[in-house]
Amino acid sequence: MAVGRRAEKMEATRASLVAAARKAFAEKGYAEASMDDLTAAAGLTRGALYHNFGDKRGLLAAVVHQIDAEMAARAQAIAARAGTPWEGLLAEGAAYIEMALEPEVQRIVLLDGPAVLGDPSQWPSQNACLETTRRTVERLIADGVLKPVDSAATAWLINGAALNAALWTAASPSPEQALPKAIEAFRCLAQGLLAKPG
Amino acid sequence: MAVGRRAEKMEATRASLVAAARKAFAEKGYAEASMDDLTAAAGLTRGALYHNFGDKRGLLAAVVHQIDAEMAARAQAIAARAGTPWEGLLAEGAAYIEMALEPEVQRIVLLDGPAVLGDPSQWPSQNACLETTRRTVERLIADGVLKPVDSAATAWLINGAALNAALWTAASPSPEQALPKAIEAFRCLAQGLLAKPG
DNA sequence: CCCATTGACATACGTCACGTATGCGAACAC
DNA sequence: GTGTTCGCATACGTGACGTATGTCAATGGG
Repeated sequence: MAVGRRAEKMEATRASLVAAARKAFAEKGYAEASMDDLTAAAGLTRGALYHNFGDKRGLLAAVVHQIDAEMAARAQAIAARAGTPWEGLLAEGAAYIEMALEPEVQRIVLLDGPAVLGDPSQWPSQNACLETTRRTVERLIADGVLKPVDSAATAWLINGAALNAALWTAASPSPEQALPKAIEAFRCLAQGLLAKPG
Repeated sequence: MAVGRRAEKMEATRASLVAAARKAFAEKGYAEASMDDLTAAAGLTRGALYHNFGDKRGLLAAVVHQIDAEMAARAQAIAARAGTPWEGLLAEGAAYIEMALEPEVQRIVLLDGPAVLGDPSQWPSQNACLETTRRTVERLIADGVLKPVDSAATAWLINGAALNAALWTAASPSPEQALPKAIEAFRCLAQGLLAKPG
């Protein structure tokens, strides 16, 4: 196949930089993370960074894209394991709440991401998480399980509620106690979408 | 009363700086707003700023506090005008969605605020919006209108859903068309909290 | 097998913004 | 009326980003 040693090495460089950035952004936050330190930790310099990602925002976008993809994959796997699509939606929401408890996700995707890259729905990476949820919602509407609401708006609301629930949980004095409350409140809310309450 | 010319002038200085910051942060975003430009627009220099607010974050905190108070007041007024407390809660949510459409609120309170100041629930200003919603929820639970969920978690979820609905609306190609969809989806979700669905 | 070219990356520099240290001048105390 | 406080301006140091320029290895034709 011999894709060429050049492209191959460049991929390794990109992956290495994204990994270092992910760590630095998670620990120090976007604004406080120094490009010099970050690239040095990856055994490179800023030259590589600007060559591969254009600027600091481009690097953040790459990191967010990676995390977003991982989250969507995890959520999908969890939803698929549920008995019914409706249970799948609830499980998906709960999964998002738990994932958003990880400092990495919280700091990078929920706090710095929107502030630096703007609204997630217009991220180039076209938010995989949102798409996953939207498709689930659409299917549930088609099946008559949910009221005929707008699937995009609803997916956004559900994700927003879940992620905010996680922020609240993480900020509470005892997250372990808060988590079940957050998940319960989330499940209550979600029931409002059911065509036939109960 | 003669509070003293010193304190009086200092208040004017603070108000002037907050006003200029509010404008600058809204237009350029927190990171891109220059303290030099901002203070010059207020007819002052960075000296006044650091004397009054400590650092850039302190200034943002003051701005957020001001906007938060305004939003809470508006929401309360709107909720009070509703027929029942339950309708009040829905109206409050819709009001938040509409308020969050204003670029100023969106940029400062929803994007930069959390990223720079951290989770809103632990803001020194003890988020007036959240408190307003939480009290409404608590009353509705006491009245048996809502299921006995955790009021803090629920208030947070409701606000989060509403504010995210606004972000989605604002980012959509035609916000005028999206707004009613977002509000409808929000009302659906909220019905999940009712003790007796209908 | 050799050489020209491409392109990935390093290095050095300019610019700029934040935060601090120092100084001045007006309001208060006595 | 004098000394002191303190709000605010001014000048400076530091560090970070982004760019312009250089270098060296990998490719590909002759």
